Amino acid sequence: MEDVLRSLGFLCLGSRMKRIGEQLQADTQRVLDRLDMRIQSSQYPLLAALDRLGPLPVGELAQSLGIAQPGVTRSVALLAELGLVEVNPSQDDQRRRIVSLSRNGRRLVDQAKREIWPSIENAVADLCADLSGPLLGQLAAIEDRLAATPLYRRAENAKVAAS
Amino acid sequence: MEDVLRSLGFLCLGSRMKRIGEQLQADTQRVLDRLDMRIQSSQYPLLAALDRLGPLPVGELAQSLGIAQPGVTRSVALLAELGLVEVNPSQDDQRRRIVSLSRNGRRLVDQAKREIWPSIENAVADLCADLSGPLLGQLAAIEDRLAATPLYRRAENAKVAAS
DNA sequence: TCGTGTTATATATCAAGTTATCGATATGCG
DNA sequence: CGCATATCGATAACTTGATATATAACACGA
Repeated sequence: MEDVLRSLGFLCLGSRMKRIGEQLQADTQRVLDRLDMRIQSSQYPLLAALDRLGPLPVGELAQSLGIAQPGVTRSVALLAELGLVEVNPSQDDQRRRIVSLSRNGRRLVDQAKREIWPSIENAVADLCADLSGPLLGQLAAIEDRLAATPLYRRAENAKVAAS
Repeated sequence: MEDVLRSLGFLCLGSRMKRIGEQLQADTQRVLDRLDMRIQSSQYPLLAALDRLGPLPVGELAQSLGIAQPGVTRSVALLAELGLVEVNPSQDDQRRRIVSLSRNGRRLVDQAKREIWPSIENAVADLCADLSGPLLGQLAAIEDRLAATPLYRRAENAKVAAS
């Protein structure tokens, strides 16, 4: 069965990148499921942003993640519900709400940085190893490699190799 | 403001590709809006699949587009509502529902192939021109180029250049 | 100081993907 | 033939992005 998106090349590059991104996120989710936290892979960038940049108001968080503000508002509400972030009004501007990692959030991020993120990074780096040349060719190679060996298996191998 | 997804590199490649794909789709939408059809850019791959492969049952359509079957069911319902596709039960298997371009759908696809798709393809090709080297670098270049000159402007230029 | 305009966030709604599940039709074996 | 199983597509519920708009707080000029 012909892969139409692939055949159409540049014309549907947006749909194609979205499709690859979704698959990567889904595969990553399977690796992250080893942590007992019931948290979606898409929430980790927000936690990582707070880890890297420290407490931030909602708007700047959105900007640093490259997504629209309502998405951040919703994610923050979810993570606050789970007790992973805290939200405090800014002292000098009552409109701003400063988001920061809670004690549990800090613990989760530290654990992830130690135990999980390196495997994921290695797995994705392995997936993209030795890629070169035109973009469309690299994307096709990624799709083919993912189909041959899913990401979570690459993560396992990386773990074994590291141990 | 630091772009966290970019800083995280391979770790958040999925989120990042999804983000780029969404931006490309949104930009493409602006080009497509010149056609009077009120149809989202994400519907065009389905129409293009029917154009390339001819009438197909729902399941094979999903497979050729690389998305899950319920997504196709919904898109087909939408496009049928708009009168762009027709759905007929298969004669030899009552479970299969064969999707095909309607007269209007055929006309829209022909028009798009003539008037719009070439500009989009050129614009995206222009966006990705001369890219080489590692994937992450190419993605960063795409993001930078998109920020500098949005896709719809590249499509205009391509049109002018072609005329 | 009061009103006007701006900014920060929240809320509502939409889009398009996902998984899980159900009902209906085929298929195939005893 | 009849029943168990498999397959196809529809539906429901959820996720995560978007845009548009409402609300609340700030800032500034008359």
